[in-house]
Order: sequence, then C-alpha cells, then structure tokens
Amino acid sequence: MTTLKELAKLLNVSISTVSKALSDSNDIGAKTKKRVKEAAELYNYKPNQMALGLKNNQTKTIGVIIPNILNHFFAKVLFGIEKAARQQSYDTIVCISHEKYANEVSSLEVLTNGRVDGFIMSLSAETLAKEHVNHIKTLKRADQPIVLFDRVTEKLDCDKIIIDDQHSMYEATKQLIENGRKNIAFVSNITNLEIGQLRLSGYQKALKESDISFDENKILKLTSIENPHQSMIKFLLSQKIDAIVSADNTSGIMMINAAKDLGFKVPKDIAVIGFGDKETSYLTYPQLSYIDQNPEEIGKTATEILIERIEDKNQKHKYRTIKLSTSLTLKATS
Amino acid sequence: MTTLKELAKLLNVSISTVSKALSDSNDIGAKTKKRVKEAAELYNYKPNQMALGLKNNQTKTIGVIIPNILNHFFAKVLFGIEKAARQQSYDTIVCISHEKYANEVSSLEVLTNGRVDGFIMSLSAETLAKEHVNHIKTLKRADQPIVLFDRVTEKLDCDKIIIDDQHSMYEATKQLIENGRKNIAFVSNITNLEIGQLRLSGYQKALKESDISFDENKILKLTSIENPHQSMIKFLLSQKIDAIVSADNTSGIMMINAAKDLGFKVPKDIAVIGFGDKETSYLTYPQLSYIDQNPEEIGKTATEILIERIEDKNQKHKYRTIKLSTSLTLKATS
DNA sequence: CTGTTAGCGCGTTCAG
DNA sequence: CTGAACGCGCTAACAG
Repeated sequence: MTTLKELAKLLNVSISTVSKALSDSNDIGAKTKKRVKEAAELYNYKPNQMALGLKNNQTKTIGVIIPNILNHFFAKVLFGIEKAARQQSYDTIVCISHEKYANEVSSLEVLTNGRVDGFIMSLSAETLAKEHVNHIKTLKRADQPIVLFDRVTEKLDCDKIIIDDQHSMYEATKQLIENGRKNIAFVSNITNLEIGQLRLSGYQKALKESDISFDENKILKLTSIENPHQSMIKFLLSQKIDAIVSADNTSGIMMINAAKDLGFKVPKDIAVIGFGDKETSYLTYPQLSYIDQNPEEIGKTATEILIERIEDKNQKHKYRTIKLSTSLTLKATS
Repeated sequence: MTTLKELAKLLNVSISTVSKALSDSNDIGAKTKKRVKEAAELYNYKPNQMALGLKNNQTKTIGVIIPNILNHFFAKVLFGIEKAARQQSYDTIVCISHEKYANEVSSLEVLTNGRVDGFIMSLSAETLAKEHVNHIKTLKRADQPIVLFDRVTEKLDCDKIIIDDQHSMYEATKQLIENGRKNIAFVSNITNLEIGQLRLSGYQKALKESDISFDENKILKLTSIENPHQSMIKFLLSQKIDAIVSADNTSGIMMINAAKDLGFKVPKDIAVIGFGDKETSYLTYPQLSYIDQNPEEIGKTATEILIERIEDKNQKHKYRTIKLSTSLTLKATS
C-alpha cells in the first residue's frame, strides 16, 4: 500500500502537496502536479478507503442479508444488487442467514459498526415465523437505512420492494382456465411463508372468479426435500389433473418431470406454470411456462432506493413500498 | 453510531478509560469497568471498524471475484466462502465479473485500497482466453494475498484450489463402460475453457483404456444458450447412443429431458452422468447421476488458505495447489 | 488506577 | 504556490 506520506517523502514535498496535486487543486503548480501524478501512477497509489471512510463517515458499502444464496431467485437479486451498487461505486458485503434468525442477528451486529452505509435484506423464514423484528428496529434507531425485499413484514416501517404475489398467481391460474383447464392443481414448498399464502390466495381467487370450486385435494404442499417426485407421482395418480401452478421456483420443474414420467404429455395433457426465468425454463423440456419476478430489477430498485436514502439522510421521503410487476411467459403451445 | 468519545463524556472519564474498561484491562477498577460496560450496552456501543482497520492495517474482509453468480457451482462456492469467513469473523465482499476481463480489472482496482485483506478469485472466460494476468501480478506486487479456484492459470504463482477435472470425468466414463455402455456421448458448453478440455481428455482416456475408439461425432459442443434441446434432439437422433457424460452442470439435465422426450428410457436406454449435486439432481426425474465438485468444500478451503496467508504474512509456505476430491453419486439403477 | 498523547491515512483548513 | 496542523475513532505507550 503506497500512502501519501511515502509519496511525499519520495518527492521531497509535503503530504498535503501530494494530496492537492492529485485532486487537481489550483494551489499546485502545473509541473509539480505532473511530477506527483507520475509518481502516483508509478507506485500505483490508491487512497486508503479505511482512512477515507473514517474521515467522511461513510463506507461506500452496502450490506446484503439473504436467506439462501442457492435459491436462484436470491442469487439473481444479488446479481442485480451487485451490478447496481457497482455502478454507483458501492461495494457489496454479503451475509447469508441460512433461514435462521440467529444468523440474521449476528450478521446485523457485525455489520453495524460503520462497516456498511445501509442494508438490503430479505427476512429468514424463522424470523418471519417468530415475528421477531427488534434486531431490525435497533438498526433503525441507529439511523441505518434499510430496504426489505420479497420477504417483508408489516411490523417494520421502512422501504420495501415486493412483487404482487397474489396477482401474479391469479394471472397464471386465469391463463390456464382460459385455456380450458378445469382441474388445476397448486403445488408449493413455501406454504409456511406469507408470500406463499398470497400466491395460494391468487390461485383461489382465479378459481372463484370462474366458478370453479376450490378443492383442498388439489393442493400439494411439499415439505421435506427428500423424494419430492414420489409425492408428486402419488398426487398426480390420485386424481384427474390437467394443469398445475407452482408457487416456488423448483416444484414446477419437478412436476413436469413427474408428469412426463407417468406418460402425460406436457402441456397437452397437463400444462404447468411455475415461478422462474428464461434460464431455468431451459431445465425442462418442453420448457416451463413461467412467472418471472424480475429478480434483477428487484435488486436494482432496492439498491437505488437504499443509496438514495444513504446519500440524502435527512430526506423527508415517507417510506415507500414499491410493488414491481412480474411477467408471464408462456412456453410451448398449450 | 455511539463512539468512545461520547461514552467518555457521558461518564465523565477519559476516552482511554472507556477503551480499557471495555477490553477488560487490568488498569481499570472493577466498579469503573461495570459503569462503563453498562453504558456501552445501553448505548449499543460497537467499535468502529473503519477506525480499527486503519489502526491495525487490516479490514477483516475478503474480496471474492467470480465470473457468474447464477451458475450454481459458483453460488455454492460463495456459500462455502461466506460460511468459513464468518466463522473466522471475516466479511465477504462480492464482485461479479460477468466473464469479462474489464470487470475483473475494475473490481480488483476498487478493492485494492485497503478495502480487503486478500482475494479469492475464479478467472473470467475472457481473462483465461486472452491469458491476461498482469492485473493479478500487480496485486501480488502490492503484497495482497490471493487464492485462485477452479478457473486457474499456470501463468500465476499463487495458492490454488482445484479439482481433478480429468480424473473425475474419467471415473464417470469408466463407470458407464463397466455398466456395459458402448456408445457414450460427451456433451459440454465449456469446451472453450481449460477445465472443459481436461474433462474431455478424461472422457477420452477412459475410452482408450477400454479400447473404444474415439468418435468425433459423439461430441456435442453447446455454444449459444438458445434452443439447446433442439441440438440435443438432433444429436440423439443422428446416431446410436446409450450413455452421455456432461462436462458442465446444466447440459446433463437438459440431455435427460431431451432423451425422455424422444421416448428413450433413462437410464435403461440412455444413462446420463453430469456435474451437479444433491439439490440439482432433483431437477430431473429420474434423478441425474452426478459428479459433485464439492463446491462448498472448495470455498471453505480457499478461505482457510487465504486467511492463513493474511494472518501470517511472512510465512514461508511455498504456494500450494490443492486438488480436492470429487465424488460420484449414481442415481437410479443403471 | 486514570488520563494524556501519538499515530494509523486522508482531506481540509489556515498560515506562511 | 507550499506546508503545518487538525480531526475522523481507535488503541497502546507512557505519565501522573
């Protein structure tokens, strides 16, 4: 690490001369500037961010706490966050809560030391279930800006980025109904989450609107990860089903495979719509029709909102809840 | 942000008294300690990491630069890194190069300012293709420790964590041969990478050893992401194939789907082994047999090696190249 | 036992 | 045009 001091000694000038020369201050003569700049280049001088941060009381870093990086959705949100942050010269520190409240708390504690300028979070399942929010309220008391996305809670007053979970599933279900499907199943491995419930209600709303009676048996709740295909096969064999909506981003894929294995034609015999995106749609054949949550957009928006708050602390903006739109992409001819 | 100064003023003692009391120094009397600690607790005091970092010339942060977070392999390595780093009280800053050399350079530059104590990297495809390594040599000159994983290069002398790409594919292919397969295809979307070539050579080695002649037509190179299934179907129809090995972590999945769509039984008619892990194996049915690179282990090892170097700068350890073992998991009865 | 001081690296006064 | 001094928050060496 080359420092201003080293450069100064080397050039036989004072530290502040070097500093000023590098920032093109009018105080410094042209040839001194040139000399300094060349030396800086040569020795690969870079201002120490710790020192800068200490001085300016800002880190140019945002903390991201997500429940699970192996979930494609969260990975893609992170993708969007990193990209947007970098564009504004912010770094991104990642913490993974592994769906545990305790990890969320400790990550928060570790980072609340002037290490980051603000947080972007999606709450862990455990935090949501227990309705614990004090760890985050503490943040807010410390005047740390925070933006929640996807896994949000009403118990917290802050900026939030969400999608219309109910509506997106409503649309998907309606699409299938219009396509002539009568026996539409609902599959989910996130029934324990509020967003899972919202998606279920969207499905129910669409059914109701078309006077299709809701049948509890057409709901498949996946819990353990073990042997999902077996439960799916049993489920498919137990009743007449001509379409499936999936509330998460893997069970739609698995359902297509289970259905095909049983000899059903997809989408002719059974049409499937799940959450996903272009890339994951390639994981099945025929490709899965999908509701795209536009995770990159979520990440981008969260980052922009956060940085706005960071850089204009005293802004009187009321906290906003931004509902981003999803898109429904139909694959294959149904 | 509560500071020592604020606490000191509040308690009518000096700053250093507070500092010492909090670190349980013998200098301080029991009751003073108690008073200080209670106040610190009350005001939620946390030492400012910027200040600490400046003083100790360390950030307790590691920089991770990976080509693509949406690739399950890299996501899982990051998972391992974050976990291991946290255990040693290090934070993780993530940068994504998007397979571009320029992004790699700029990420490196941004972070080489006393922002991180060291780097864990996997090189972008472009960097590897162009054989550019000067940006990293610059790092090393600045005495920044660095650990490379997976996408490494011989042109750099540093710690490296890799798997035995050739051997893992050799084992998989041999497994299929022993299973009686005669017409084994090789599918890959990473033929442009050195690790892709190594995996190909492992396949070839296994064939040779069993006196099966290598047939160029049995190699399917995927390039664009568009319509992979179409090329696969064409490929499968063009010749007799009874087994497939995939050199990456998606084409094996796609191949199973393509094969099943053509009416082949998997694995009876066509057996498939690809790179993957337990979770991704559930994305197909029957489940994909997979070579697990143990990405979490890779991340963990890389982190431990890096932190070792960071905390013992002058260590005379020669740079190590650690070859981690993979595991082959066979699914379904072949 | 407690307080004062110096210095980590930086930018920004303010004097010269 | 240049340099000395200060302070961000912290710890450690040194005085009292």
